Amino acid sequence: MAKRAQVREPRRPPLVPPTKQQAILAAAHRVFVERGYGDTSMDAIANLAGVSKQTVYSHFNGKEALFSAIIKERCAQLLEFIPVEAATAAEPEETLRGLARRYLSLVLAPGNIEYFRVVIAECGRFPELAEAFYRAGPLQATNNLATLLAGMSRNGLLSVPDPEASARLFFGMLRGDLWMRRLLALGAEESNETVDRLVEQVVKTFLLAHCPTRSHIKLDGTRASVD
Amino acid sequence: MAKRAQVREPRRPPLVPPTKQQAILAAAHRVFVERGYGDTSMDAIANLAGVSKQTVYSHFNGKEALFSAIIKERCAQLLEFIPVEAATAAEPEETLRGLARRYLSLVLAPGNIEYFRVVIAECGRFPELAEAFYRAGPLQATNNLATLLAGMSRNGLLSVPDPEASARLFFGMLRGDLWMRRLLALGAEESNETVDRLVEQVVKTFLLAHCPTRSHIKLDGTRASVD
DNA sequence: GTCTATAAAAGGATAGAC
DNA sequence: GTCTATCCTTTTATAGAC
Repeated sequence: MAKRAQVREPRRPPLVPPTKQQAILAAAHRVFVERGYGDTSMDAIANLAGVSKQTVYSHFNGKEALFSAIIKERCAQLLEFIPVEAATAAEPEETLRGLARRYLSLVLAPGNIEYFRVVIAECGRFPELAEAFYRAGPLQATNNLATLLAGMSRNGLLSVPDPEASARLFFGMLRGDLWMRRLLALGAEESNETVDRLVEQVVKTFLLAHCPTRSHIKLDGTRASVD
Repeated sequence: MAKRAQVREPRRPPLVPPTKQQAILAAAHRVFVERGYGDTSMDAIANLAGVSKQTVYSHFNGKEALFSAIIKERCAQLLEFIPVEAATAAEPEETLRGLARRYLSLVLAPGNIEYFRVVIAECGRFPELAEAFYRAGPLQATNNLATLLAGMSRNGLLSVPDPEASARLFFGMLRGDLWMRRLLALGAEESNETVDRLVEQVVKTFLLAHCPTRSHIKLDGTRASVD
């Protein structure tokens, strides 16, 4: 552990001395995601940050620059939190289940839902932010899973002719109706049990479609009958 | 048919005489979905509609009422256009393929993507509109497919223990990554071929998971190994 | 850097004539 | 119902003192 105070602490500032800049960024993040870009005023940000409006302008060039800053900040966070599964050679079922759970808890987290909402809402005004977000979040997750699936396919654990397409299918199934409902702010009251059932259904469906013992059924897009 | 003019038509106004009210609604729809609620001004709507601002206020109580009107209007349209498949007893594969194609063309249509975006953006300010949209669109589609699947399950064509869950899974797979990219306004340049491949992959995956000859594999959420 | 005060513009809503 | 002109609030952004 870190060493304790030697005699006695004279008087400490808050644990993480929040600079004005940090306070502004935090306040901006909250107001932007809660009320949207159009309805957020620089006054509201300054008030919540506990600084004057001019201080906000001395740190950021304007409303657009501030918005851009908070979006890119969260993009960097996403890059760290995207689930990366060790390319384990162990049982695919358990690996996918774990990955599914962590992915769902990530994309359904209220903070990330709000964040997604505002990026969608402003993708017309800030197309480069929408692209940055997609790369840092969904694309990153898809690529990670595709790599994992390709490894499993080489090991003969699964049959995955197109890892990226299969990865997109996996995450698409997981988000599904639940994610859309959250985007619309409709009933976040789903029980953990509901989420668990979804995970099981998705994992089972995915494994059935990529089971190596039934690899004679091609899922590469060409038409083929089921038996 | 309606009876024709008896002698000759004297002089007709445009085929559908656009009333001021219709012009306002059309203009409001366009501006709201293009620029979002917060950045839409009543001036912009009045100008695009070719009327004065006061005329707008004489037809609608204010900005919120106008927004509410155009959202509900589109909800009513959705209710008519949601694909309803005749509860055919024919081959499930072809039925699902057709349904998938029409569902995708509906949810990926640029007008509907814009519409979805603005409903998501304003779900905090207009929660009742988000709910109305969900009922008229996604929920309606899910219920229709669930009914269809339940019928197929009764006929022994498929094994669908939980029709609603399976319907949500089907549409979730279809939307997937493609729909998210469209919501973010990223590259609507996917070829028809890409969409067709997705449809095939989804239909095949869905059928594999609900194949009656493998109904011993339960997909109701309880854990079960694959073979 | 930080604050108070203010400029300059835009937007929602209304008044009153026709 | 429709228009022109106007009110009043909010908002972005800046000036100038400390």
